[in-house]
Amino acid sequence: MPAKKSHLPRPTDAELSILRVLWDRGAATVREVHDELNQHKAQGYTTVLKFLQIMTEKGLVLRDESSRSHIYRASLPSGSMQGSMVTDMVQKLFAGSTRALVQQALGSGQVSAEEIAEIRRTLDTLEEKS
Amino acid sequence: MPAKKSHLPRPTDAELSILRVLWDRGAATVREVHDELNQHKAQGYTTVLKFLQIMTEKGLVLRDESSRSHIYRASLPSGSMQGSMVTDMVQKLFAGSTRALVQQALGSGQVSAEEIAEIRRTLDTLEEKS
DNA sequence: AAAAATCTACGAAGTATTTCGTTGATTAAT
DNA sequence: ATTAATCAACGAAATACTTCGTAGATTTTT
Repeated sequence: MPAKKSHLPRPTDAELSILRVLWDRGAATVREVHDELNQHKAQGYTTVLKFLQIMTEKGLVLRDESSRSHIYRASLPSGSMQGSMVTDMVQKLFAGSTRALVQQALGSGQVSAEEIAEIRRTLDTLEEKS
Repeated sequence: MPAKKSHLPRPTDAELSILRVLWDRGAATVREVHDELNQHKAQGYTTVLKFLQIMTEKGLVLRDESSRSHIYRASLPSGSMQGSMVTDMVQKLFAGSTRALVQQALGSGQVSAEEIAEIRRTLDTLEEKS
């Protein structure tokens, strides 16, 4: 059955670790994803395969079956997924306030002086747009 | 058995909706949480009760059993939970870059001119600290 | 050509999540 | 003093998540 495209579910942590590999490489076989993940955490080959099959059903990844080793890629670019997950967190944890999330992030993470400057430039651009 | 305090699990979405009520009110009975949640979404009384019991076991909430209607409150203030969940997302979705999350949030959410000014002041403070 | 390796599909097990009904006890209303 | 309402505890069902083993087909190596 074809995957539903209307509304992608939020990926679980395990699914996210697979998506990270796909975003990194653009596309990959089960073997490649498995090898990459196993550099950090032991995980069976068929476990990764099963995840990719489920993620295909959910619409989180797309599968090219033209060769024997199927080739997978993320159905959304990383930026889109980041956007929807950040928006989700803003709604559920920050009562809809993007500002509250931003300030929480700035207060609890490491941000270099250089990065602060970058953020300022982003704010400049944002203000010009209004 | 007493709740383990060492490492709180990340709350699920359903648990988060209950925590929001507790953070809002400071403390509440099952009845109060239930009534509040049902303004937006139908949910049985015992469903909420069960969640609160599970959340007590997980250490996400604390229970005062001194009166017949037990009184619950969040074990962490909202800011602490926001901090740990934001940090978690930064690690899992932004490769550890707080800056990347902040810029993604600024780009995909609504931020008023007034809020932009507030964020700038936060950046000022952050710079002074180094 | 036989053996070994690789691959997908399938099933299943164990755990976690979400939901609610029933039970038995306590308190409030009639 | 019955009856009704309220409460916590328990159990259970339905779904989702995570993991991996086995089977059968195909490809590669010997």
